[in-house]
Amino acid sequence: MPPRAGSSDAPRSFVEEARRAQIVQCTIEIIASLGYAQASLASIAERAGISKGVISYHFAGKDELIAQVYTSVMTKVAGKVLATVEAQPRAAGKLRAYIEGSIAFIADHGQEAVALLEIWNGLRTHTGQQVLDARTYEPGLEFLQAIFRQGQADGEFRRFTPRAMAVAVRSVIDGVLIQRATYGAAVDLAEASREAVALFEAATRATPDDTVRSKGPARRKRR
Amino acid sequence: MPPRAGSSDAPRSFVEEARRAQIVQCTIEIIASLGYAQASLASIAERAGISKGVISYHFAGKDELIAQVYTSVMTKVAGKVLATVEAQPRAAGKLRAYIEGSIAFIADHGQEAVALLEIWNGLRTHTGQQVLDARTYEPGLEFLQAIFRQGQADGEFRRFTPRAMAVAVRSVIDGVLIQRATYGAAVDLAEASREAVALFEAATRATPDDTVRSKGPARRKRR
Amino acid sequence: MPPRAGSSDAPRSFVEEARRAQIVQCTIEIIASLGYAQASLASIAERAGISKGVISYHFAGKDELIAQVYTSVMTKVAGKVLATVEAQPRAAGKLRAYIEGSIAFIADHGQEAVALLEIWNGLRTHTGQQVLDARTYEPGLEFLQAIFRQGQADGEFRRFTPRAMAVAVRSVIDGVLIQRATYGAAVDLAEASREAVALFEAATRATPDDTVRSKGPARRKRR
Amino acid sequence: MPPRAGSSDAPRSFVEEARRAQIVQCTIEIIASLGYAQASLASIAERAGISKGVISYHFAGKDELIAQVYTSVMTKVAGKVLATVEAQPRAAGKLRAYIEGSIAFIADHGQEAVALLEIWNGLRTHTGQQVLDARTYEPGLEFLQAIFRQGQADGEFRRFTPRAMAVAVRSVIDGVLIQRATYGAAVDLAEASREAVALFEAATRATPDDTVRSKGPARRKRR
DNA sequence: CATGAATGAGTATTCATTCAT
DNA sequence: TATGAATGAATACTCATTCAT
Repeated sequence: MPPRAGSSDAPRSFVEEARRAQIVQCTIEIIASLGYAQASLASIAERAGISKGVISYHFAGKDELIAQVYTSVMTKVAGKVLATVEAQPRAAGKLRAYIEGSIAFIADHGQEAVALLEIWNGLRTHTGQQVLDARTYEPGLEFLQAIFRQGQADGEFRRFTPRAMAVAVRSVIDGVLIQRATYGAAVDLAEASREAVALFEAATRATPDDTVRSKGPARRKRR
Repeated sequence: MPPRAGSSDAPRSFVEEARRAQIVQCTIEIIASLGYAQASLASIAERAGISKGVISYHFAGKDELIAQVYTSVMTKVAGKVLATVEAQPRAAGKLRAYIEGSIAFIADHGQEAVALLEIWNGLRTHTGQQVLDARTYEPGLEFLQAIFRQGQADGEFRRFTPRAMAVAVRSVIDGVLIQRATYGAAVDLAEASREAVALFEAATRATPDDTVRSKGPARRKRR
Repeated sequence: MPPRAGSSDAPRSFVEEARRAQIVQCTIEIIASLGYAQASLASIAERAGISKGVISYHFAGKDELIAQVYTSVMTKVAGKVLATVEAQPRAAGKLRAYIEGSIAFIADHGQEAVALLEIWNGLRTHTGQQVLDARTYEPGLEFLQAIFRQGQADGEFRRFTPRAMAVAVRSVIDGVLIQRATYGAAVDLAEASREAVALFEAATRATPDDTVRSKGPARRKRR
Repeated sequence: MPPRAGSSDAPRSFVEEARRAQIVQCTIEIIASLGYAQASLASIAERAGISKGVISYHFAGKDELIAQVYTSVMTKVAGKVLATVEAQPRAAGKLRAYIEGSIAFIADHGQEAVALLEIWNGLRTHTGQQVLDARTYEPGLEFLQAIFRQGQADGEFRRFTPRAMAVAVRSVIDGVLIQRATYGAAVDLAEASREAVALFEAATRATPDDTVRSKGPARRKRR
């Protein structure tokens, strides 16, 4: 009787897919405006103009709904960011594109971004969480680490631990998002983007020492 | 009769102070292990091996308890960090001391640090919160901004927006904390500390241009 | 989603209306038998054979439930009493109809009457009550005062303060109700009604002095 | 160990009696100002400047405390009223003295009077109440009934059911008290007293018929 | 597919009472 | 005697979930 108990093989009908999308969208709005803790199924249903039962009908439970929201937003942000990053040939360009793209996403899709952060914070220590847990963060970090390893191999970047820098980049972007969530439009995201880019360019740029070590003589660089 | 109805001037007895401290400690442990949302009075009482009523007896309500936890940890972290920061004469030294001190606190008092972060995240969207709200973050940021303004005035730091850099520093430290909370002892905090220090030294260090601009005739800009 | 969040315009379904009526009825019974203070949602739910949540589902809160009980009973008693009162052309007849009607209501709907009194008593000192407060008594008093003013203008009634007499009438009726609530069927309400009517007829009847003052010569009245 | 478990034979010491009196007085004040339902042991102890335990030490429980308050106030009111009533030789005078004395008590000892009313209302349907119940009202009614029987025997009063009239007198006095409790000093108690006296004089006064019936030939009844 | 209704475990808080000191 | 501390049951209310229609 429950139509979608997680792992069904039958494809979803068009209407069903539409309902799910609508519910996911309303969930994003509710989470962004009220916070994760206040996002009850009742408030989501009310905003969607449907009854609570509908949500239970289309999702196995609140956990699946939240996971779906998470996946949905992550897919969207990946679509926005990854392409422009990959378009850059060099690591420094990729890093810049990643930061600018991420903050642009915050600017253009504030609700989705805030919802993502709320979910991640709200679920981090949720005991016995199976659908979503802290490790969900990993793919994003791995993507950044790859950029850093490339840049270090190419001599563009100085010596640093790729993972530590990856964590730092993500943290700074999340910090910008928190500022935006807290203070709203008063936060100048264009400035935040420029500053973050400058910060990490300075932080990653190869020094003469790095150049020497990695390439050979290389005298008189940037004299 | 609840002994502390908000504004009493009578000093607390030794026993009462001990109970309060015990409850605060258990609250920290519960928040650190289960998360802010799951930290119910019932779970705290259970961990403390007391009845729920005891908490209500010693604290005016959950709000006061949480505020007490927050104040308690903040006082502790300030005691650890501020002194060493102020001992540094120059801005660069202060920044290094701030980062090292903060990560050292994470290493030495992981639970307290995680609890602090959880409270802050949990309260961010908690509507109608009076004891504690998002602006509580501000003093910490202001402290960092003062360091950056000093460093820029002295020509130690390059040109950047002090607030943006302050948010970045705090975010990176919080990021290290989240890594620690997620992966436990597997995270090498000593390395994280070194990397963060190096990151922000590189990110803030004055370039020749800055030096020129702030000190000398400023000929031949970025030739 | 609670179906009635205070101000909805949608009409209530038949089933919902029935449930609400059932809960209101059980609340009346509980209040009448145990008293206002003991009328907890738990006891009401138990008597109704439902879970506590059902009450919360159909009513915004205990306040709304109590207000509904109050309104419901007040409407009923007004329907029984007011029509017969208005049917009387003269003030003396109205007063008699009011007293007889009120005590007849006690006889026929003892539980409702007791519940009304309990609510009124229970709410009198209930601080910060918004849905219902002590002034709710006023309309009933005003209604009686109007009768007395009419009777005095027509010379049917002697000189007295209308408000004081109104308070007295209500008090005596409430006193009869309390006797009934305390001693049950042992109280002869028919006798109580006759006695109350006789009491207030004697207490309000115009004396020769009043007649003289209000009309002029008026000799030989009821000689 | 509990010093006064209701039925101890040892006399109370002076200090103990003083403590009890103090607690009783504070209870009266709290009940009068906050209402019976809000009169918790905590609030009473706070007002008395003692700890909750003291109350439990001196009284077997809250029930005994309330009963003590009741008895205490009843004794006081009886002392004020009964003497002046008994001083009157004729029934009409006694009735007048009773009403005037009772309302004077309300005027002079508003708190005690309100507390009495609150207790009586609050306890009326208190399940399994042993220390105090509705029958406590009886002695007061019996006292009034005796006056009415005397007055009827003497031909001062008309024919009516003594009990009904007794209930009416008590109800009207309680009504005045409720007005006072609700509207405070805005209620003119002197006027209320005059009106109540006039009301019951008119309501009880023997008519010619009564006189005839009880004394003379009784011709021409209500022609 | 959708709904309204119902459930039951969960939340913080209050309070009379007990008891060791 | 008196106190502060602790208890445990009770309070109203919330919410994810289930289910018959």
